[in-house]
Amino acid sequence: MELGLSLGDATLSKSSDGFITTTATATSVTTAAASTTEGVDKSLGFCMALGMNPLNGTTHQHTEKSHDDVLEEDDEQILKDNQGGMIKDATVSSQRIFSMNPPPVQLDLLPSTPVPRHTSFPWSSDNNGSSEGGSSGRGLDGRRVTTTEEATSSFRLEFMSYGSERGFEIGNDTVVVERGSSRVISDEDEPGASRKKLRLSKEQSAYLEESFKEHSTLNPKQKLALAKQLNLRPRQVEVWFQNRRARTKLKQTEVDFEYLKRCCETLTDENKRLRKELQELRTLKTTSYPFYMQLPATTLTMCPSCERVATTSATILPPSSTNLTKAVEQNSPKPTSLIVPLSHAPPSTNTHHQPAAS
DNA sequence: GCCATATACAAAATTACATCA
DNA sequence: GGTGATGTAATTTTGTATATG
Repeated sequence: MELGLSLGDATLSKSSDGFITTTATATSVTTAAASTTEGVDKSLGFCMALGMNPLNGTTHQHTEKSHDDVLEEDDEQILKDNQGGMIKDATVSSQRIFSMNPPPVQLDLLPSTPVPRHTSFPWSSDNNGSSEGGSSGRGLDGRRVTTTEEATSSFRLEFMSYGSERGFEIGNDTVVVERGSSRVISDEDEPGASRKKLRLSKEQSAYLEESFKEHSTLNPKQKLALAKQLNLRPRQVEVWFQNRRARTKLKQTEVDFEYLKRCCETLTDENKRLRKELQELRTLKTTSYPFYMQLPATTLTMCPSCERVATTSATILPPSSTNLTKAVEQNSPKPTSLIVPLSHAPPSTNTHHQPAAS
């Protein structure tokens, strides 16, 4: 059985039994019970769409490109801003009121622990100029969630600690902020450490998650804004989004695999059932009408003009190669034609009857 | 218009580190 | 405290699209 699988953008919803069904634009996946057999009614196969969550936008949203030099300048500017103005930014952003859009997501890949929901991002409603994917009008929709004082405090504390330290790469001096603390490690402190790994704080991760729900990809402006907002380097934001997309795809692949597995199991069961049914029919035929097996099979046809039944004899095929058998063997639930052995059928090839003279 | 080159970006694969049981 | 499994930040490789000369 061949399976064509396409993981394109799709607007998906879950059916009641948990299967993913397509509702719109997905590049459909045709499995192919239907396509393996010529002449088999294709409507009897099944189609499904296995789509990546579009996440409210297109996969490629790069509306602008910026040169490396520009990025470098922006990075430096962000570093300056981070060092100086992050406390204010963080405080303000954490106190924003965010709204939630119902995400068209078939997979909830968000952390299981509740996090403050933010949907107002630097590129979002408050500065809509670069907003993409229809984020306008998202500000107040009645489902807004006010961040808790605890979250606000934690957020502010996090940024205060970040902001009070120079926790970023400046020239060759790379400094790393450890998770949940304001401790700073620099390359000069540990010359042997080529790659220290930063663990993002919960707040940072939550914010990135929310922004990912807005845009699964970032244009340079959004990246810079997010980096500034979270006191991260733009490169870190970029990497996070890359990894996040990879995780989403991996999870989706797992879901797709399970779905296809179930489909395969269903088809296998159906195949078994049909084979058994065929065997029973053969047995019945052999025991009841053994004589028929000696005669050529005949196809019944109805003459449209005279409405008389005509017969077309055919060489009887071995059981394993009859159309019915073929259909069953190829998982087709419907044979293309049925050859019926008729004992009384004359060996005629006449398919049309002249009207009786009288 | 066609071609070569440079640039930017994303996906995929991989590495390496941090955390946890 | 040592260890393997796991999650994930970061890096490398590769392919594609676009701009430019």
